Amino acid sequence: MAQAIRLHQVSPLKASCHQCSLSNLCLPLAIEENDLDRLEDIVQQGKIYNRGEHIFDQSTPVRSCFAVKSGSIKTSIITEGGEEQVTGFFMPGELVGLDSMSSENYACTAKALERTSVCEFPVDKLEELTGKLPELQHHMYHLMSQEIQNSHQLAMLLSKNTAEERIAALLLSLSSRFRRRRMSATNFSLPMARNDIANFLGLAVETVSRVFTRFQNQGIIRARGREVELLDVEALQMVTRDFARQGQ
Amino acid sequence: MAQAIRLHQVSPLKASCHQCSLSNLCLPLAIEENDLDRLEDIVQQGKIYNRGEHIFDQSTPVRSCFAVKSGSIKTSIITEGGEEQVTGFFMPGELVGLDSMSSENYACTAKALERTSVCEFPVDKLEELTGKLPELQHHMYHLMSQEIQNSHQLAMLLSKNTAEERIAALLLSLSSRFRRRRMSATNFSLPMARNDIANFLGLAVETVSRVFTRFQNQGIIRARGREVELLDVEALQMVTRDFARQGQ
DNA sequence: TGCTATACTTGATTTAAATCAAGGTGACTG
DNA sequence: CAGTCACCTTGATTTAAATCAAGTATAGCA
Repeated sequence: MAQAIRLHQVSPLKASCHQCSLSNLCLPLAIEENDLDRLEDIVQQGKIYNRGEHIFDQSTPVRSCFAVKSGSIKTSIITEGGEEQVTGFFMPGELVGLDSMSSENYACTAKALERTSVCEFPVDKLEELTGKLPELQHHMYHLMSQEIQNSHQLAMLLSKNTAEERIAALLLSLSSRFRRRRMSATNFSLPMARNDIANFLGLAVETVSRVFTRFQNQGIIRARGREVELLDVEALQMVTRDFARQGQ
Repeated sequence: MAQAIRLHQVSPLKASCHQCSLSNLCLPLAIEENDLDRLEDIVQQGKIYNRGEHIFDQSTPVRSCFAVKSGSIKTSIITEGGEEQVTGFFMPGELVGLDSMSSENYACTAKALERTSVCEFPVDKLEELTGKLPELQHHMYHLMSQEIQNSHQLAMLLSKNTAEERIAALLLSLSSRFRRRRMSATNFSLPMARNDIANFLGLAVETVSRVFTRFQNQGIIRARGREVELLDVEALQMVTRDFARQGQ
């Protein structure tokens, strides 16, 4: 439904992983300088999606996985009943579609949260290449296992933690991902709506809103709309850890 | 703490994937008959663990992943505070440890729920082999992506579904996994305690117990301790609504 | 520029499941 | 074979977050 004006080159340009500023976060980080050409050979670079456009759709044939170059993406699964579950947010340098690797159809839908550019890796070519470059294969396994761990972490959050703990954890996760990219870890703009946060964390929007105000009143964060400033990171970490202690 | 009497051969026997009754569920299913020897070369077969013994421990160096041969395994992550989150149950033919593939340390602890025998695949050897056998590599990617999907399904269950829906979904998942093994899909013995079910599904034990009795009173199941009989599978599917398919 | 839709916030009430509390069942053990 | 322990069930009460119900801001657009 949001497949309208998709901007991209008619013949996609060969990517230039060599010059990419994300080469220390993305797939190139696993590859020797002189093997990088082989990755460039299979990448299609620079497709740009507008806010709300779909990068791929659940239940359509898998062709590629995608690295975020700029912007951000949310993935979600839709049930038969039309209910949505947000399964992840992806920022520059991160790989989207690992849950569909080597599957027939995409397991989720990926949607641009803002104007977003991606690099596309055709799965068949990627598999072929990882068969030849053991370090790349190793890295793929690593990324996929990380993805499983992330998802287990989310399950843990959902089943054991309070609304405040979940939101604190999300803010800290975003913070550290901004830091990885050498951006401010305390002062950033949320790429997603409250609604998406709520859905992702298994909460009602109202609850998310309330927790944001509560954190603000406690002087832990400052938030106006999507602009967020973490005023007291330690306090946020305390919020997420307080829970861990209840166990004993 | 449960590392006591571990029974295994001093020099592990070479596995016989050729003769294994699970070869159509386990890794061999992705391999040509004449390449099967190469898998057998790297497998260490037949370690047996007693109920409660650990197959591997969270935060210890990753050596191998494991296929369940008989019995069953639960995996869980433990927080700093000692709180446990059960992340999965594994039955014969299923692969344990994918969340730790190509990581430094195990991301979870794997524990035998009953007397359980496993086949061990050293990760380095497995990586080497998948580099040579494209179908095996493909299958590994597939299994890992399935694992991500399963975990997303779990997250969905935890964040959107009621206690009844979660338990119905688990029962149906177990049912279909028994069927895959050509065992009764309606009459089986739960390998795990109510406590583990509760933990896995993000519920209190009391709630699990209550739902079991409720289902029983409604004539949907019959349960005596761990013995379960599904009397009305359709009703169970109705309970789960959109959430029908879990496991594989 | 105002209009509409979407996003966000706040308050009151309800509810599903947790927690608290107690007892039952069965299995292994000294 | 009684005793202990781990596991399971049932009932009463509490609670965190959902839902219901208005609002207010904000952005996009004609």
